[in-house]
Amino acid sequence: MSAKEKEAPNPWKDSLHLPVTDLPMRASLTEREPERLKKWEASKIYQRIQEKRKDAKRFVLHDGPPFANGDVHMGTALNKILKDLVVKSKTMLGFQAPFVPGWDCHGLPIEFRVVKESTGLSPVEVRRKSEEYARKYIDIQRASFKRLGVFGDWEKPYLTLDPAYEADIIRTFAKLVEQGLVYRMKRPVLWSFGAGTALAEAEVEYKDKVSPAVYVSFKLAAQATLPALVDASLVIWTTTPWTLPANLAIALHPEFDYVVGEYTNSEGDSDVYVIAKPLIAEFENKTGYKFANELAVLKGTEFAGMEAQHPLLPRTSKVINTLFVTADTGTGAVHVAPGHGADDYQAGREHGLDILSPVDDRGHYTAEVGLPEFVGKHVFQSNKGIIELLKSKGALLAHHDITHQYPHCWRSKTPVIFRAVEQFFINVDKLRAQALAEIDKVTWLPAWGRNRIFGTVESRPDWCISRQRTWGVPLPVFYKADGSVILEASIARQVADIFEKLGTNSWFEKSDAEWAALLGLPADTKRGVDTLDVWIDSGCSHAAVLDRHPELGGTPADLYLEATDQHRGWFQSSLMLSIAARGAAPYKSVITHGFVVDTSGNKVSKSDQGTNKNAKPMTADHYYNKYGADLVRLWVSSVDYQNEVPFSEELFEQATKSYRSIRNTLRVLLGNLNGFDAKQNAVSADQFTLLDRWILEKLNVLIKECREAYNTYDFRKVYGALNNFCTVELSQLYIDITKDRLYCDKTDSVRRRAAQTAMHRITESLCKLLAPVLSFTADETWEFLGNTDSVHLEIFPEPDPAFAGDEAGTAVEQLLQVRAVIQQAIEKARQEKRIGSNLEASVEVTLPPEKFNHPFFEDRVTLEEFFILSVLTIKRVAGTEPSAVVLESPHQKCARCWKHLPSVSQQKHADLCDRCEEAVS
RNA sequence: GGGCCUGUAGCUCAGUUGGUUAGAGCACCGCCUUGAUAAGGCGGGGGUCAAUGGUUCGAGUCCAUUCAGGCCCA
Repeated sequence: MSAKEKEAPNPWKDSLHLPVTDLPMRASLTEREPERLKKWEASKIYQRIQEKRKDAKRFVLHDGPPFANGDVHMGTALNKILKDLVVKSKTMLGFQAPFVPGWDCHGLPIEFRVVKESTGLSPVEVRRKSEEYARKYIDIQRASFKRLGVFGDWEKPYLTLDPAYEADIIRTFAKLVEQGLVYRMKRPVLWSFGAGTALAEAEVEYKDKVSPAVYVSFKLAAQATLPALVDASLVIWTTTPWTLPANLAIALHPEFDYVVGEYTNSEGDSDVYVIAKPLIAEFENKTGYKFANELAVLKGTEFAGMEAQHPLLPRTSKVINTLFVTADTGTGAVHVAPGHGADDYQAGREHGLDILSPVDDRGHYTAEVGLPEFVGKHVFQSNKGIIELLKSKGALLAHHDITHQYPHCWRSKTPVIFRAVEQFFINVDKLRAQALAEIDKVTWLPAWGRNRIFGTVESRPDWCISRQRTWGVPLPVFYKADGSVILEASIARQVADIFEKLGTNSWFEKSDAEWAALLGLPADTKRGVDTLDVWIDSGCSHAAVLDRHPELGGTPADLYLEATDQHRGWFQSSLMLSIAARGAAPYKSVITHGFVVDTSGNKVSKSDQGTNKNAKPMTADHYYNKYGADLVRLWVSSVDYQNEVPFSEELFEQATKSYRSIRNTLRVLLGNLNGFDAKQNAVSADQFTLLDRWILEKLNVLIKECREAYNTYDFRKVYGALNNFCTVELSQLYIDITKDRLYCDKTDSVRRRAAQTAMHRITESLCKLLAPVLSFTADETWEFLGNTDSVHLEIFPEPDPAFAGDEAGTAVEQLLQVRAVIQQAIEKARQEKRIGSNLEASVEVTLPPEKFNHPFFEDRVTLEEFFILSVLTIKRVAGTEPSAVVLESPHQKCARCWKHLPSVSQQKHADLCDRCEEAVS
């Protein structure tokens, strides 16, 4: 009989126990998930989980607040899902793991959008619209996070615009004031003329910018004692010609050798310039001047105290020595404008220079610039004019455009400038030593995060905390009639109490006189107009959230979990403010994750969406609406989040495949459990076959691995272990092999019940282990197992000591080796069209007894089941390699179980084998 | 330019203290099955472990340099 021949429908099919389940093969996640969400919400699942764990040990992951603007981007989704994986797995490990989500509501990103939409608004209107805007996006983002299956106290999130939160910001500020950590000073800060405010380091992004690089000569003043210097000029190199009017000094490195040399150019001019020795060649290349004659070589120190004529203005610049001069680029002589750079400012302080910063809020020159034709002009538009003026004065030696990385305002996208203005600062020096000590008490994951933040804290300058914006928490200072500042902790605390009742809008709504009266200050006192840096807002969350929500148990939190850029952002601001407020770090451990990048490894960001028409959608809603939240979650669990996280729609397809395979495995397990009642039908441990014991041993390993991996936040390992268990152990082996007993044995056969007992345990365990990742699917499966309440209330399974060993495992190892040999032989026969299905084969295996010595090699029933064969014979030949010969089975096929067996045709029903005969009788 | 990190099959990842012909899943190709069926099984192709140089009897694994990418900072 040919294997290809069509056969009549199996008359015995109804007597088989084929899998039956209502769990649909197709997940239709986009339809089913919202239903489950409703169910969770209606049953208050989050609150019930907390209630159930109220006496358990607490584990607090403190949510870092995303900005309340924009949709939920894949990066944001990654962050929130990782947090949810932590919270859910800690919960199922037995902890009480509350999650209070929050939003960062103030700040430039929001105000900028509001002001862009409608100009000419009063401060009160800007704030009203900003709040409206923030609340709109809080709702949008909250809906997305909930849709992604993230559990938390969504009805009572923390918002930095809550009056109570704002009051705690001011109270924290009061603590800083009390310790003398806050001061006011005029010094250069990063200034965005596009947004009209000072910026923090964390508010700038570096982008390519074309700048005019110029070589400018400063003629040394006549007092020079050395003859060689009589007509000599120092030469500086700068990419910001507009800062030259504010030049007050030229810095040389004390140790560098400076060559006083005669140079000639193509026009026949001959001049004497002072250039650091290693940079002469570069100077020649860039300017076209040729070095003609060395007059002298002097150390930088020998120039100190000299003066050079300013090329544009009737004054001289001091020649000073500083160590920040480098020999990388330029001339070794650095243009110093203390009002326009941090190094310059520092050098200025050390050498008694003024701070000249003749630029206004919009980036236009003020009268102070001393060049009337430039007053009122924007500094970047003045570069050209300045260069021409230099040229006309004979001070311009060369000019070429260069492209370099330059800081830009993260919101207005305009290049920022350094500009000296009166600002408030936190004295970081006073906090540094303690902050560095605290860093080493924290567990950083990955471990290199410690070095990252240590370096950042070690080198960070004083923190500029004042912003010239209205959408923020007011800086609670007052000015006396004579202009002097009132900066007092007690007053700040009074303001905090008022804010708690009236909100910060009161700062803008009430007049100076009203505020003076409220606080008992002289009637002519005026309130400040600055707001606080938003990093102060979020940095106070330990005080405003951890210390205020009883269920969070106060500061410190067990864990903060954010993207790596927060080493300079929230991790740092929180650390500094917590050190100042309570003398210790606000977290016990910190995990960082990478950014979402496209498959070519480039960062994908939300702002690229507008400019790049080919960009793939990067908002989370696109993916959960198309594939479902469980798919997004599965993707998150599958990636190595400690590095950059590659992302593409193709990768999603891949996650889809792996999801289907897991879901189908669950579906077959459920189907095979049809009619099985664990209480009545479960077998005792001694009734399991070798194969059952093997899969239960494997389940034990899986449980151990997953618990361990969840415990160390290694979700990728969880994903891998579960995926592998479903595809290899279950699908390829256990389920495939046990089909015969499950389908064909009589209902109550011990072997059949044994398989079902094992499968029941497996399915329960899988649901629990999968629950943090596939929160929807695991819960759905859990219901089909007959449970009435959610799997999310459960705890992870424990390994069963009865299956702790690997006795069955070592035995099955040998079987698998033989299986590979048999399958290759069968496959060969199949390719030669001698047989079709495995059951048509009659297999003779030759094995060396010394290598395959396990007793079950004498047990043909076990072997035939394991290899899914009708007939197997074993030949023992010492010293051979295992081999297999495949022939077409000489026996008839049982119409019910499809095995080709000698017992067929010898039964009451001629088309059945003996086992099937028994099963149907 | 500096600091930190990363680089194993088309893709996502394993590769224990350096030790046989470098593994898994997905994708791909071929076959089987139609009793997990918009599923399942079997077999197969595919990698100079980023590159170069070194240490070693032996290197994906240790060292150095280079290249590419990321984050942070100039």
